Amino acid sequence: MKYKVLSDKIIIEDSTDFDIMHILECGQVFTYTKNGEYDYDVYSLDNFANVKLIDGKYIITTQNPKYFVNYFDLDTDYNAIKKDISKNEYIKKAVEFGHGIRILHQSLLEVIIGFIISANNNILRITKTMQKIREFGENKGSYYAFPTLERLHDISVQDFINMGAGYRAQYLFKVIRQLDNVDLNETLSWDTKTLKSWLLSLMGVGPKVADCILLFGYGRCDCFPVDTWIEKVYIDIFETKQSRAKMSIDLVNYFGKNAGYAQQYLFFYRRSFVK
DNA sequence: TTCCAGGCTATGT
DNA sequence: ACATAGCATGGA
Repeated sequence: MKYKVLSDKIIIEDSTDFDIMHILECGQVFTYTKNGEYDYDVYSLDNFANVKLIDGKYIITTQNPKYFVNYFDLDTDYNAIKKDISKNEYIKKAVEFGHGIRILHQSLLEVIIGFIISANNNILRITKTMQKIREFGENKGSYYAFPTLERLHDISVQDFINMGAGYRAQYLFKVIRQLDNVDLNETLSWDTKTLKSWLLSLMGVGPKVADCILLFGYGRCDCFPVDTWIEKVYIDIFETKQSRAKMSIDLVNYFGKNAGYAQQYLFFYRRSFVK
């Protein structure tokens, strides 16, 4: 995709494969705030960007443009991916509907924390809880950095409850301490199978959350998280219901190495049916 | 009031 | 290896 990088901004002129509403509201990320129509603040670790659509062009304003070129996955060819996953009419409609989706390159720590909170929860409250956790991080002036692992240790179970984490508060408290035993940078090179079994050993991480961490935190695009919405998609396509484990395997086999991208288009599409 | 939200842990068979 | 109760919380 074509874009320009300046010292304090990125400019995207062709926005057919970039729609900030699609990108942020398709359920992959919980660390943003909406200021208005096509005007969002985005947070990632200690970085911040404002994304605004002006006269058909996206202006991404940030102190660290290089970071957000990678974050927004601007160098990946989504046209090729869309062709690859277009296996039937259903997914074609989903791709058309969410044409501006891109899978973000998020920070692993935020993905792990965010998706533990996501279990049996709704996106609005997940986002609110993540915002409150962020306020424990370093004050960068106009915003807060996400807390480092060290700082996360200062948050009590009661604090997490007060942030609306509910019964997941104790999971967060325990996971933060489990993460002391590994170097997250080292896990980046692990194969997917090894990673998944390690992730499943973390408190509050089951098969679905593990798949989300693999897809959104590690960029393992041959993973297919199955939640309540994807269950509906599976029934729509295959006209039968299976265990979530089998549905995930079937969907990876069906969509192939880019199944994770298909998952995002399908999730965003199916969720739009209601409301 | 009941159901549901990007499910998981614990505890049974 | 699979089935199910219980779980915090707020909006529909």
